[in-house]
Amino acid sequence: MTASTPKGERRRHALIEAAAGLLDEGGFDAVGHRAVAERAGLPLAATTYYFRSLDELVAAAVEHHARAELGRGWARLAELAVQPQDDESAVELVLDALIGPATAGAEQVVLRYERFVVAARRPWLGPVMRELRTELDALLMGALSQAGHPVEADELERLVAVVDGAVVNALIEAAPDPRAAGRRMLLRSL
Amino acid sequence: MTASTPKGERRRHALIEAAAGLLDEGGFDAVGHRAVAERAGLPLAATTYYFRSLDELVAAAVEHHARAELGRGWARLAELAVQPQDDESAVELVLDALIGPATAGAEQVVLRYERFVVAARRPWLGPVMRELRTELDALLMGALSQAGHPVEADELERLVAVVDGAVVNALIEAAPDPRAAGRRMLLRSL
DNA sequence: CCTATTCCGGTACGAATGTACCATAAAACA
DNA sequence: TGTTTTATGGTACATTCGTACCGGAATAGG
Repeated sequence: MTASTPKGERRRHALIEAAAGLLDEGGFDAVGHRAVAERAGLPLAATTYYFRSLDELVAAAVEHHARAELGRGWARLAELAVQPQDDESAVELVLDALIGPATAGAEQVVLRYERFVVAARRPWLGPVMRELRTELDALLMGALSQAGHPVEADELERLVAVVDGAVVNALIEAAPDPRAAGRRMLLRSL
Repeated sequence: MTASTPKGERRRHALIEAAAGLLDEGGFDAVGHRAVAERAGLPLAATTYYFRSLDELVAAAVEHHARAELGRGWARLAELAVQPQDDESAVELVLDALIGPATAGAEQVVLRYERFVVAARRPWLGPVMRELRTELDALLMGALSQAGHPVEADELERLVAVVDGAVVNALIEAAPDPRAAGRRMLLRSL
């Protein structure tokens, strides 16, 4: 199950990365034993050797995927050390953190909300999801502070809700532009 | 494909109702040919006879399920002809319309958001989803008017976003109470 | 009443899935 | 070096799935 040797740990990690990639590109349904193994360049049996079940692999992939995105969020924040202190910039930073940068694919936006839905039905994803939300909140507070618009926890919760609601509702548009929807609603709520 | 005889129409409708029930109880993944047929008390082949594909059946089920819920919403509104004119009542009416009455199961709440996610990946669900949203908006405006708190379209959009965001974020709680989350955020935003 | 079209339903096929098995290879330890 | 875990990977199994097939029943049109 959990690898002990360095090589084993490398293989295990390769599987998680492959699964995270599939998750990012095709959602939860795209993560299967065979697809993960092929993407990682490993035999099928490796997936069952390092993970008790597919659920365990998926959980690891969710965590890895989210943490990687969090890392990129902090990195972007560090790059923009000198940040314009207006609301428009704050809005963009919040959108970047919540649904990814404007350059990211549409799948990533969908995935954020698929995670909530899936976690609601598979309780064992709850702990990792709550932990990730805590870290995301920290990133958001950092971003807002850096843009000269610091907020309390309550206010942050409200802003997150506004963006998530606007974005999720925008997903069914004929020509979806969830980022624009989130931006518009956020600017109205600041 | 589409039934012509009265009996055929009845069977076709039975399939849609069965599919809608499965959708309500287990989400999109629960809707399969065999499950629908068994629930409707019809042979497996009936599902492929009346529907070109499973996607077509699912789309019909989504529409039926949502319209039934809309109907119940209007009915509840009609029953409460004399409605207390305070904000608390308005909030409860909005919650009833958006995520179903307090007595409804948790699955129905999850389903509302799963529909957005699924529609984002399956474009042919877009038209019906947008149509249903228009009707839901009408119900919401009616409810708010009846509670003595009429709103413009823009304001309604904001309120819907606030509730949806709060609810979807509440889905990952250890002891989820999405209705309470929506209520709290909505009261703060009125 | 006869024929032609529609309806019906049991069955089967091919693909994909998660997971178990097991013989071999490598490595850890004695 | 010998032995005992651990790692590896090819293969197979049991299910489940969407959908196609096709003989027979029902019904409609003449």
